[in-house]
Amino acid sequence: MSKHNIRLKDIAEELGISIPSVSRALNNKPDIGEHTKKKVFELAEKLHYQRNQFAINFKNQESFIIGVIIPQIVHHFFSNVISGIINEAEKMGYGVMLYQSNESYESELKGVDTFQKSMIDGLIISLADNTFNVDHLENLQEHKVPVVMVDKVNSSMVSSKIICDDYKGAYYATEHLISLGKKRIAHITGSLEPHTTKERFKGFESAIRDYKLTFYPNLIKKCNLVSREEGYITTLSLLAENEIPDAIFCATDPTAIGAIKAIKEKGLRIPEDIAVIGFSDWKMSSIVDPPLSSVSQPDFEMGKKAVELLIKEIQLTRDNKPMKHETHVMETSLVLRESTLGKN
Amino acid sequence: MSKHNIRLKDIAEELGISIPSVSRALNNKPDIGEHTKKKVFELAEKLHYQRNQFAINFKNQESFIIGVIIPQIVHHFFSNVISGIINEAEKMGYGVMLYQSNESYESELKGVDTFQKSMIDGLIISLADNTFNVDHLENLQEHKVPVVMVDKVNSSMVSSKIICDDYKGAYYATEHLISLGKKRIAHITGSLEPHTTKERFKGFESAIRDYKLTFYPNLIKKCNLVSREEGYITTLSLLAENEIPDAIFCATDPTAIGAIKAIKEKGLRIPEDIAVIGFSDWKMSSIVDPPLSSVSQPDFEMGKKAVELLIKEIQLTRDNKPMKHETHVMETSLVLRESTLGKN
DNA sequence: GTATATTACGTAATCGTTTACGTAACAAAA
DNA sequence: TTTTGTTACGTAAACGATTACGTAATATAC
Repeated sequence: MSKHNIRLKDIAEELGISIPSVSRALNNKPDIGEHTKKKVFELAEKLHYQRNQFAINFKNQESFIIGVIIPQIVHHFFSNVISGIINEAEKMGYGVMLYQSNESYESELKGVDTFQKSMIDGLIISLADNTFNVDHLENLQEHKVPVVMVDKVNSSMVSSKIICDDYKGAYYATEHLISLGKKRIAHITGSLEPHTTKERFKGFESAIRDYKLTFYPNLIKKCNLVSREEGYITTLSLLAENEIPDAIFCATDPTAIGAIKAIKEKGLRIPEDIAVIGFSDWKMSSIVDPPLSSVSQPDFEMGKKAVELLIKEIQLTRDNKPMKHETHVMETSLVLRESTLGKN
Repeated sequence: MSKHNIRLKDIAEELGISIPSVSRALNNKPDIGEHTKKKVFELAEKLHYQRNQFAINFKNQESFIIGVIIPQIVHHFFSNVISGIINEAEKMGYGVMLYQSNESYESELKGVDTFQKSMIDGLIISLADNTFNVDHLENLQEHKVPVVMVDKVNSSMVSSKIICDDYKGAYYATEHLISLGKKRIAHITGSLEPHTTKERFKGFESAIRDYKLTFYPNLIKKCNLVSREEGYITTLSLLAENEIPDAIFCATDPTAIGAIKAIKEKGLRIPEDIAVIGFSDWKMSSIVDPPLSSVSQPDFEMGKKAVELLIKEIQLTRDNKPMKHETHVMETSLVLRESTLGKN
């Protein structure tokens, strides 16, 4: 058992050559003789030499680590985004550090702080619902750590962004309900602050207007957590009105699943009496009864694209070149199931 | 815009003192005068001095980063484990790097490699199904990187382990079915290699034996992926036999959900004709129809405990003290719903 | 044969911080 | 007065690798 890890020095001494020569050999630099190089490689192999990455990171002031902050890990959409991020980062030689904000701004600050200690080369973040101030992120940028925002972005911040076309997704979902002959379409929206639910609301509104349907303000309900429970309660309140809707477009799948529960309890048929469509195509959506139609987001791809943009910015930063920010809008797609189509 | 980040040197020069004095002041070391210390703190504040963690990590040869390798992120159990890991690690001042093996041994190797480059201080791993060789992990240990295994562990490896009592959980689940008066209980098991499904099978067997029920070998079915699809197909085959079971204990929730689908399709009643119980209490289990009874695992707690043990080992390693490995067995609990209890 | 280029090294500096060690200045104890 | 101790610093070395620079030895050109 050797007392310390093998260093270049150990190899150099054993071969009677200088440390830089060993370095040059192992790094396949030009200024080194073939004979020496061979001997170095052999000895390095024999001694199980492993580079000390601490020293290299220190020298280059880079870690090859990407930080990722998302609101929750236990979440179908985000866990898929992370999955995409990790796979792509690995291909590019980067490791991924993860942090969840639990939808709390304070927690997000802590995450940034933790990451700064770990010297991340760049950050991918999906904002907490109550994050309005982005000083912590701009501070990172000033310290030459590029930031890419995914899905829940801040429109005023200058950075690359990956979003998906929530507007169009919502438009198509609503259009689909209209195509089924539905006239009184309700919408359960979210807190409207993360850009996402606001866009979904806008898309809904546009479709209603474009198809010359009546817009019923009392059929628009707002939830804060867009959870299953809220969806359930909100739908019950919708069904208690004088004139109930004949379709509901929910801003998230959990809300829609809550809505289904409420509708079934009231003895109404889905989709004959009320059709239901959600957003994000959670895994569980295919197994509820009836299976839920939804708007599918390219979660995995979004993660992948975020890494691409981030690494591009990391490289620009390293080379001291001017920064270019891009905003990528990814397309959604409709996944139609029985909650709108019925049983054939 | 300053050309470089502020260093101790900058502060030292501006105050006309030596670099070590600045270091001593900022680290609240004893050998430093109060007056000097005050001046240093003031200037550091004014210049927005930030420690260069690369240099510190390099000096101390530690990163305060924990590596985590799990088979899949998009998985209810594992994402909760990760969640527990991240929360606890943050409290202890550690960051978390994540990697998913996608249940592939080769991928696991890559993950370990990536992590070694990032100089993790310790590793928490849940093995891929086809990982039989643990040389890569023992190699880490030899390089003084402690390894803690969670849930899917290798019994021959010498390390701390966090598992949950799959045996007892399965025993209780089976006992519950028996208490409902079920006599012909089927079991859908997994690949039997990760210890987990094997233990579940053993627990099932013991309960059957203890309660003097007949053990029907043809009611034991094996799935490799323990997925919804497999659960569905396997159950169909069970229902095609001469004598069908009156209850099914599935090694995972997805399998159980597939089973429910098959049973419903055959026009049989749950739980009157066939009761169904799963394992792990996935979030989706509460929303299927009928809601699925399951064995709940303390996922979040397991992650938390893993971090505790790991950091203990990291500290022992740092102090060159002898290593102590612990195995923690966490208790499961039954979550009973309509798939076994019926509608009251 | 002299000038120039090329090859294959070694020396020294560097990255930012911490720590072991030495010491001047002063105070307290003998 | 001399000795011993304490305080508050400075100097130098160290962590491991890379890189700018210099140069001796050899090869090539004229």
